[in-house]
Amino acid sequence: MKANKDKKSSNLADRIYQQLKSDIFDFRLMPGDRFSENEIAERMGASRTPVREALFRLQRESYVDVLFRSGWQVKPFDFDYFEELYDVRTILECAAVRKICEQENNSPKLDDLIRIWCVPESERLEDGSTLSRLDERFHEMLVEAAGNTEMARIHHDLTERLRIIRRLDFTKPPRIDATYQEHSSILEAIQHRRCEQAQIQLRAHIESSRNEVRKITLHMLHEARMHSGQADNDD
Amino acid sequence: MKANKDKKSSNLADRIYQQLKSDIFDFRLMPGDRFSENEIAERMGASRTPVREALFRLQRESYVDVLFRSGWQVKPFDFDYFEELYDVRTILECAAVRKICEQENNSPKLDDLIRIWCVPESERLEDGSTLSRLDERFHEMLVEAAGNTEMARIHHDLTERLRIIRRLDFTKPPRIDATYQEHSSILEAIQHRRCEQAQIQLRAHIESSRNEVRKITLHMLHEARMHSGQADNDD
DNA sequence: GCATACCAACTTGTGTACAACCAGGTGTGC
DNA sequence: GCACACCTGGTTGTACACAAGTTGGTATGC
Repeated sequence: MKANKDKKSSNLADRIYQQLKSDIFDFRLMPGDRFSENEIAERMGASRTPVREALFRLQRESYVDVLFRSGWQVKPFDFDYFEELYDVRTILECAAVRKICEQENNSPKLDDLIRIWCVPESERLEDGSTLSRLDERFHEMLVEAAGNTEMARIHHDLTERLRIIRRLDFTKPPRIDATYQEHSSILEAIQHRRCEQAQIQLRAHIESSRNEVRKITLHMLHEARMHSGQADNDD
Repeated sequence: MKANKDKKSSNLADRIYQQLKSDIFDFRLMPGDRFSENEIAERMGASRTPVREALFRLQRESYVDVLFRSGWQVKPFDFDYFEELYDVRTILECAAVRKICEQENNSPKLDDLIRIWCVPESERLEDGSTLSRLDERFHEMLVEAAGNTEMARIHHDLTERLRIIRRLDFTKPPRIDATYQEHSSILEAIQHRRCEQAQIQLRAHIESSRNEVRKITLHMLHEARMHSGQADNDD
């Protein structure tokens, strides 16, 4: 059904990869679901070759598992796994803060961040999904400002993997306000090179977001399970 | 022993992947070299399909690049890249040390490490390549002992990527002795939960290894370039 | 001699056919 | 009724054929 519409990304495998990933994100493919390469190929209107390429990428990013000659499976939800990712994220971001605080002059990235987040309340954005995206960028840019591109890349990977649960944050206005406050407060601490304070605030910020998400994820997953149990047909 | 290279029972793509990687490691494929999928397939006695799978993996691990419809290329040596990896490694390992120091009881992994490294001089190993492997394991196990499997996985990836230059360490006896001394000293600090001291020592240990490798890599690369042929003085 | 247009060979991207193998159902012996 | 062997359909792994596009060389015009 989703025949080729855009040719700008001449890579079919890429498109399938994106499509599968968003299927997983939106619980159209539920954790634990099993499927075959042919199934996907048919649904995507492509052959197995690009499908396999996409699946291998997803496998390496631990979204799916391959069972030897016995189909593929969406990795079951593992909360410990996400907890661990959050942990690593915190470690990297705190390290980034330390690096930034060692720099004498602000990097352009840091100035950008300040321009975005240290604004009067009237200029704050309110849309949840925009904020979600912006929050991701805050943390990514923080790491980028530290100047280590490999660290930034690893952190970016973590961000990708966490997005599936993290975007559930910012569904309530209080979290949005809190985010603006916490981000600007962290940036201010960094600007004054209060390294320890910035780290503590950052850690607390990530922690509160994590707690929020923990609750919502459980709820969402439950909902999705109920839905799929009632009506099993795709669309 | 999983060292069986002849187990064709499993993946052909895996074997090709390993082979290509070791070709790159041993400079049989030089940084900057260009090649095609057919070339590799022919040399490996396989078809393009598993070769492509292997190449995509190597691409994601940034060993090679694909040029659109114009062949593949071994990524040129980028020293900044390795410096950055070393940096991230240090960050993760220090974080691991902090985590371990927060634990009340030694994890089994930590005890294993102590058994291996805190030994009298007479029991120390001397073989360079064995030591190299053992040193890798020291740092990996240190991170594993922290208890975060995702952090350990990321660190393991870093170790893989750094191996190409890191195994050049331990070519001289003084570095071997120093490694034993430094490792045991770090472990002792951890055992007494001297967190800061352990981190400082660990940082210094990685730094000295890094410096050693920096020199040797330049030398090796130069050698390999000379060997590979005089034909490259036209560009 | 130089620039340019064209062509042929080669490269990756994708589709398809076949091989090896696993799982689950079915029939048979008991 | 139960256990076990066999078989059939389905799955991934691999090879190969074709399509689309790039590159470098060559011939031609000037």
